[in-house]
Amino acid sequence: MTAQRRSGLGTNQEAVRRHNLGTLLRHVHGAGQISRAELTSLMGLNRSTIAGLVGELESLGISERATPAGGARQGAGRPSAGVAIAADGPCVIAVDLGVDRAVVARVGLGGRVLQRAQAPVPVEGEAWQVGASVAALIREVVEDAPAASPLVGIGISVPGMVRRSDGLIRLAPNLEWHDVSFGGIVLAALGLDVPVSLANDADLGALAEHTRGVGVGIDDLIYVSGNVGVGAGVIMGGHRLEGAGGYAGEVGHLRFDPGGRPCHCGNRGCWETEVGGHAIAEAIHCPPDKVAQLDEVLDGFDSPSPELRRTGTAIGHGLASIVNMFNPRLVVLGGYFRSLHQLVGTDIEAGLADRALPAPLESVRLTLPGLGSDSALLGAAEIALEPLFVDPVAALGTALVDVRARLAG
Amino acid sequence: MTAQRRSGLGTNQEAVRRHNLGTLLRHVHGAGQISRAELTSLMGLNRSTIAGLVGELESLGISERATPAGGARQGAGRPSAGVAIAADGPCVIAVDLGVDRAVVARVGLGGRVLQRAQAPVPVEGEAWQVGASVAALIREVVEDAPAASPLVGIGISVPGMVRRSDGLIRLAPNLEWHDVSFGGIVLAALGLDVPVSLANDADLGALAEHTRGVGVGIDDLIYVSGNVGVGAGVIMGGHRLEGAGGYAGEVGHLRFDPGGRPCHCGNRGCWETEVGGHAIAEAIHCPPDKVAQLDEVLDGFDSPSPELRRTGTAIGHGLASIVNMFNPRLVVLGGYFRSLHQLVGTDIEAGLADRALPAPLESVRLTLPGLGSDSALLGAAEIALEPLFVDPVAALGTALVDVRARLAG
DNA sequence: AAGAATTTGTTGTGCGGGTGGACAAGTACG
DNA sequence: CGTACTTGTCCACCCGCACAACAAATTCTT
Repeated sequence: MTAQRRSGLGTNQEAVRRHNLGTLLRHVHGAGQISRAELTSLMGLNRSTIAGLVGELESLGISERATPAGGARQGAGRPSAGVAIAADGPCVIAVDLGVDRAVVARVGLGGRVLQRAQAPVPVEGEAWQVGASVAALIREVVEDAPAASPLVGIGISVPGMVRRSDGLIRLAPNLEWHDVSFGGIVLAALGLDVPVSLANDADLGALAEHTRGVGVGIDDLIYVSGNVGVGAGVIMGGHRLEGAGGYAGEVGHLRFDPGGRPCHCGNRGCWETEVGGHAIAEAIHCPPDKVAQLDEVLDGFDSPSPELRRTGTAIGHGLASIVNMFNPRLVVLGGYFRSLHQLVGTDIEAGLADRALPAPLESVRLTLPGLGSDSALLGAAEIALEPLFVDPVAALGTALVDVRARLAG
Repeated sequence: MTAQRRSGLGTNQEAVRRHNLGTLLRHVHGAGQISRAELTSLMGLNRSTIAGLVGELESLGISERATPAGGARQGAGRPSAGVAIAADGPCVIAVDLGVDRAVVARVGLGGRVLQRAQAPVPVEGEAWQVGASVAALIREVVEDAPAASPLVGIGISVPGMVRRSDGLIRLAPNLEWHDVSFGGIVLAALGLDVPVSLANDADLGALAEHTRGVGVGIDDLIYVSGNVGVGAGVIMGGHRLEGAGGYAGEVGHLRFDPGGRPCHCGNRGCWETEVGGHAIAEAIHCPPDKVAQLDEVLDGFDSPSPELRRTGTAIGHGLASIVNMFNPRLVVLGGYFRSLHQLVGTDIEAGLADRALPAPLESVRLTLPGLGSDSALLGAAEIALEPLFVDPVAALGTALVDVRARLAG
């Protein structure tokens, strides 16, 4: 489902062209708009080569020539023509499946959200019910799409463990799903056949923050998502850390206190039992049925209770283990941790500083997501767009044209 | 010091040649000897291209033509000429710096140990003293090297945290070193100037086991090194996990029991306090001054005590956190854990199975190192050889010829 | 305000490197 | 001993990037 890193293969000239075209598109995607001159220096290729690549991208209908950015011009010389994303260029569908609601968006290159819709998801809903309501949202979002704009794929963010080989949802504890092939369900409900990619929400949060959030240019970062469950997405050396099956980053079940409370995983004292949604709800005396809207409740607070401060310290202590293990440059606090950071940020920082080793500690920084609560959604768009950067021509070949008409039938 | 992964750069044809030549050499290195036909199918390039690359490698003096492997021949057809490593081809110096002894070897491509020497290291020795004795071992090991064989570099395995940007030893607790530039010390003692790479011993263990040990072909593995301190080397997606500063994998200071014993890092109940060398020594009533030779003591046991079995369980419990975090396909037990696995392997496995999540657990396997106690040494050779696989021509350009004569002066 | 300086787009040519076909070489099988 | 099969070698070829020269567009200078 995701792009494989090549191993041991040789490079022929066809692969060179593919790689250069994809890399150029990745730069356009990352910057939104970029000049040919910048591309030349970024990619280390000749002006004429860039011109050729840009021309091919235009003839594919992906980009279009833009007037030079009139803004900050520096120095003399002919202004460089910009490469902009075509208005009816390729797009993807991004789905952020939450415990209580689903958000669906049509997203173009550059991470632009073109349309957006959301709906509550039935609590304890069967997978096919959720699939149907997601499909309805997708139809809604595709409504106004230009016919020329090809749909490259669908990306889905899942609050659970996703097998990377085939995108099967192995376990989504808070949806109570086991071994659900949600990609297939959605495709069946749509009556379409396009590439579908699924991944864990924290993994996608990390990816999005790395591509266009606070983590741009930072190659070693961790996105910690504090929701009903606690998970992490890890980017190391600029690449997603997936693990053998795709389950890497399950930090919620780090051993935290062997004498602690029982965890739904069967052990005692997992980190999640101390800092997960239910623990936080308890700390602020919030009724258990409102755990899914915990962030709203938390945002209503203006000063933290001692219990909440203890939770903050526990978050910091857990982060210390994570920082020691991964040595990231950046830790992004997503989910409820976003609200908690406003309240007990100093306790989190103190807990981390107290327990992390000096060397990894000195280079790490804690921040809030740059994309707010859209991290996972935009990450879903990223994995769906990924084939375009690996091989633009091939990805457009498998893309679907005139999706709206196809979905109407 | 290590090869950077390229990011966002374009590929020109010069880079293609570099990459293909390096990749071909990597295959030769991995297999020791390999036929041109195998290279053709492995690299997906044309016969003629492979022939050209092999020819270049031969003219560089790296490889030489070998008669077809007379062994298992299958099917008809002309036997494919082999590509073998040249007798006086490039080599590196590998250094495995331990707490109580240093092992030095001259290693050629294919991981062949050509010469080898070792000596005890003074306890609480100053860095310059250790550097001098390592330099003496290097001179010894280079003694019989053929004059034509160029020295590509020196790789050093360090029992501590090494900053990846410059190879500075930030902290080697059991050598009591802080911020030691050991690479510079050794070079100064030798009076040479060659590329030196340093890395953590567990990281190098992982690398070596991945390249030529039990982890060949397994792209997600962890080498856990139980020595006086406990550390891990992580390979994910076929690449070393380094982290921002190079300190990734410090699993010894995972929070294990908040009510546990104080750790030298300043916290309580780190995993290392339960399963580190000192804890094991205590469990088997071994005098503290023999901790460095703990493996010999352990190998003398034939049945485990209840204390030791509890240690085994604690190892398993800690591994569970690691498995949950990284989702490796393989966990290699190095250092004292190697001996312990013989004694309390079932307890380790049980502890792991008890605490790990089902999904990551089902695909993971525990094993002993395939390279015995040479993992770190061969890993040191690997990082020193690495430049050859990135750009053989450039690496040979900076290599040192006739080292023996230069060291004699 | 006009020319110089600077940077970029465009075009044509050249070169490096992988491809593919033809043929020779070497082995297994009948 | 001849056939089938695979591989090595040589050749012409194609593709893609680099380079140089020129035109275009803007800023800086006088």
